[in-house]
Amino acid sequence: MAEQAVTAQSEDFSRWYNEIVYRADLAAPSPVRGCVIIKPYGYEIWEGIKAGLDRRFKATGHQNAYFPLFIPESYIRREAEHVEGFSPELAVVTHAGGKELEEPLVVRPTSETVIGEAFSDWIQSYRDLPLLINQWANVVRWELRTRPFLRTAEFLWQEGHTAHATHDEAEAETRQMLDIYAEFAEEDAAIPVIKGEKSRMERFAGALRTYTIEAMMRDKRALQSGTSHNLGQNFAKAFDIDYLSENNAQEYCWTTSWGLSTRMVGAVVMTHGDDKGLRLPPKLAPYQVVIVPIIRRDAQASAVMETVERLRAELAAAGIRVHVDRREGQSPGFKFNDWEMRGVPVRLEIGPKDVENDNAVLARRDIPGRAGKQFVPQARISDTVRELLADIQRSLLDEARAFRDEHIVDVAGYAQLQEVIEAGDWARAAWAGGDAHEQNIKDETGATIRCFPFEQPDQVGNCIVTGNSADKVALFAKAY
RNA sequence: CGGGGCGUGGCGCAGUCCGGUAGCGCGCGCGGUUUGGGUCCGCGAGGUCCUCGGUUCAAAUCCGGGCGCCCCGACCA
Repeated sequence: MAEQAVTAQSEDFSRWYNEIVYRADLAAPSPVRGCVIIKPYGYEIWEGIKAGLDRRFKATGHQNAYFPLFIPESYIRREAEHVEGFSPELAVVTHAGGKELEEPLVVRPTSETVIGEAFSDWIQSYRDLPLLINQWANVVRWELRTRPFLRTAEFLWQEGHTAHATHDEAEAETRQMLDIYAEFAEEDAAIPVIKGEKSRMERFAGALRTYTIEAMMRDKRALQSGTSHNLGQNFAKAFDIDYLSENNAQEYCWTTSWGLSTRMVGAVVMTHGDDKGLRLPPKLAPYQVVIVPIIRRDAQASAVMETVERLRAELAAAGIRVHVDRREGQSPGFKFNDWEMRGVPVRLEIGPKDVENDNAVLARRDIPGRAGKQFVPQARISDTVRELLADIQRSLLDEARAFRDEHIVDVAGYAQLQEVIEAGDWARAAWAGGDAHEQNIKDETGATIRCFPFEQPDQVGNCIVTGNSADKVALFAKAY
């Protein structure tokens, strides 16, 4: 048996990641540095993410719209912190139509500015509020070091932009959207996340407060998987987003923005994947079930295929995404390994013996080897599969949560934090330090404050660097 | 931007030191064989050897210029 599997995760995680992204057909290299081609199998995962989020956005009163890819350069400059945060990574169009443009156009790194400009026109009175808009779009940030899905020069995402009459309403919106991200991550992607607030240093350029969901990958590094910003009145003031209140007074709006990107595809890969490849959560898997026919040329091939087709139709009718692997050149063993690498949650084998006995072999991807294999009756196959899929969805989340919780350590002092970070774990520590302290920790350990979790202990204790009494704990980790 | 490396069929590489027929594995096509955990055999298609110039009877190979990419250090969904 020629073992031509991917590099083991345990051996070299980042190599494993790169290999699996290409081998599982999620993406392909692109001619442009820092960009990737998202292939159909990877794109379908993204479509699953889109569907899960879009449904939740609509359910909370948001509408989709689309704003231009190009932003006049002057817009970007209007919000002081925003320019500073984004200028190093902007791609700028200076020529078009064979001529130099009068004003260069920035390829959007995010759309607060153009959308803010539009909002200032759309909003006249308090009756126009709240304004709840989302767009699905591509954005460009000229990053130096890129990795497929995790950080690419161009990526796909959704960015929500809303305007409200009061700070509290904007804050409620910001938190609501973070909750939606967390719910989506756990329920659909089976990724447990920690909700919290970003430190001043990690805050979005131009925001009052930034909230985040942080997830732990299988190499124990943190991945910021979605963010929600309360922009205060910063953009409202820069773009004149104001309204006439009930008292006939001109007031600035309070705005928010929130985004989740194709990085989530990377999160799915790195949260659930194992040495054999991907393990996709059933709710996002392009194929939830793959049927592998076991056919002997000389024997009852047609009987096997008849059974396969009957079961396929039954599963499809039950709303299960099912695919029959009809490839003729490959042996069943090859197909088993191939689909395992590609993370299909359930494999259904049908061979001559199964036709004879009216049963089928079901193998679940999350439990490798014989332990995950069972003989089941063909009768009521869709119920059996549906239950199995639900169980896989649940156990992937449970497994990921147990793994994460095992690797978060409460630390009492800086020395212990260093040890914990050195070991690759996350450290939870009382914090009352400033930017300089935070920067220092980053320089010395490589870890950053991922967030101040919403969930705080009853007793916080003294800050691990200043020794002063602290009112909150922070979560430290090395991050992507 | 600083340090290291690499450009040779679709992918991964050898060949370069020592100039002389462009090769291997995977993949791809065809035929057969096999199929319940990565079958095997045969035949075949596919390459301006990154680029421009120089040396030479002769350059993937030697010399010079350019371009591109990858890896490691400061920013980021």
